[in-house]
Amino acid sequence: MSKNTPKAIRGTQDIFGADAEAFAFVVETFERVRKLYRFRRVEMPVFEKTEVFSRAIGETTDVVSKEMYSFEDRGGDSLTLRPEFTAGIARAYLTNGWQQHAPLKVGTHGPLFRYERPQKGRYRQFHQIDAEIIGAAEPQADVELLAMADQLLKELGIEGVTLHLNTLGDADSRENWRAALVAYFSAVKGDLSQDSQDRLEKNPLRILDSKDPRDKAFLPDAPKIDDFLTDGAVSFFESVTGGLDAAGVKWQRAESLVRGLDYYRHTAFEFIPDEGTAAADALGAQSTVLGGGRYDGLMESLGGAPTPAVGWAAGIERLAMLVGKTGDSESRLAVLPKREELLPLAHEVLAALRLDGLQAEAPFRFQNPSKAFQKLKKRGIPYVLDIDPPDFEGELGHARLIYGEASYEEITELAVQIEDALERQFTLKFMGGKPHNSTGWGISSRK
RNA sequence: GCGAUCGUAGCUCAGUUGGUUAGAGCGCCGGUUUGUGGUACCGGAGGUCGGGGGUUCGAGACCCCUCGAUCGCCCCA
Repeated sequence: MSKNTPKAIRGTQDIFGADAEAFAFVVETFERVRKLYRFRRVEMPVFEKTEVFSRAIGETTDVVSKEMYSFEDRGGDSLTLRPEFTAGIARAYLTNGWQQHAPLKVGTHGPLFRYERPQKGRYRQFHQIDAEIIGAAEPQADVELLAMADQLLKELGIEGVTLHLNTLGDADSRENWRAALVAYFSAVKGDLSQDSQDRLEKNPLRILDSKDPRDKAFLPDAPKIDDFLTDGAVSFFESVTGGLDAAGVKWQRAESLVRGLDYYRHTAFEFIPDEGTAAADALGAQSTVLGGGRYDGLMESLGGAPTPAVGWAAGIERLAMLVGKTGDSESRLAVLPKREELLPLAHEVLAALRLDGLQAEAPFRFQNPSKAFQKLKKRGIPYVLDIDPPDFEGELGHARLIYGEASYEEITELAVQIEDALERQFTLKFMGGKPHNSTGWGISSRK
């Protein structure tokens, strides 16, 4: 690489080959499941006014205070590359009058940007799939959203990942619990880790899932959310868990699971790989693969009417790491000219095959047939249609199907398809007999 | 933002205690061989050692700075 070639920006990825296939597989599967659950597709801007995020997510959160890509545009407005989907969707809901569609179920996917230290499963430009239900206060909405997430993971073939579920209660429950946690941890502040002493100010709930042994000692006796839930919050959570059981979605209670962003209420959840599994290994420290919850308080922070909503987002890269090798996609069939002068005919044949819906490819220039063939085999392309010189005067050429270990049925089916395709463009000779007996065709003239 | 490890051809790596024109395998290109053929052989292109500075008669190898990667912390998807 030349010294003056610009390098990629830190934390960005150029996804190619098998990784790109896995990425596409995640997106395609999400699109399919999304339609199954009748979530409507939305496309959102990649940047918004900075206040959309600072007001919705919370000024004190790490995301807003130190991870946003914010800049001033030429008009002097402060804009920010979206660090998440929900705030932008909430803004769109309010500015476009989408209230008329409530309850509105939407899904989208695309890039997000966060200025963080890159790590396994963590990038500065990363990609998420996202699903939201806006304008539904019913616990059944939470259930449907989670059932969708659960089905998505199953259809992706991801195993060893469990739904960790918690409730943060309604605004009152959450506030009282938070106050109790602050009081509890303040009493032992000096014995906490430095991180947790900071969290005491900014985000006391987060102390609950600290990994520091100094903090862990105090966790078992910390105030539990269950003791602060109002009757309404309790029955809401019971409806959610009951609905999940009825829907066959496996879950486990995670009392210390909280969300980092301020706008969450009631249901909070994460799908996390079980310890010791291949999935946990693949993800390293970035273990949450899909997370979300109910954010009834968000619309008000953007100046809208109180609007209940639930949603989740999942990291496409993280999911892609779990779906295993999907393999790079290769052609099944290649057309190979045996001599340089047959290259044009090979491309005519190729065009005929494609017009008939067959996936195929041919080299752009002539190459030693033996080496060209080797290359195709190495790439795992199973079928080659050789274009040979004509057997008789006046013919254009001769096409022969070369195959490896394929089954009789497979060869026959492909041979018939090729024959059909060629017959539309060319007059063929030696067509008699069954395909498996005569996998070659004399190409006598164009039609 | 903090810590640890690492950075040599397209890829995976080797380069003795610093010493002549920086190596291998794979890949790539050309040729021969073979001619339902992933074979074998011959030849070739391609690195100045992430970048900058320093120590030295002399540095890919030592020191400093910087950029990047990886893995943790933090945060989160």
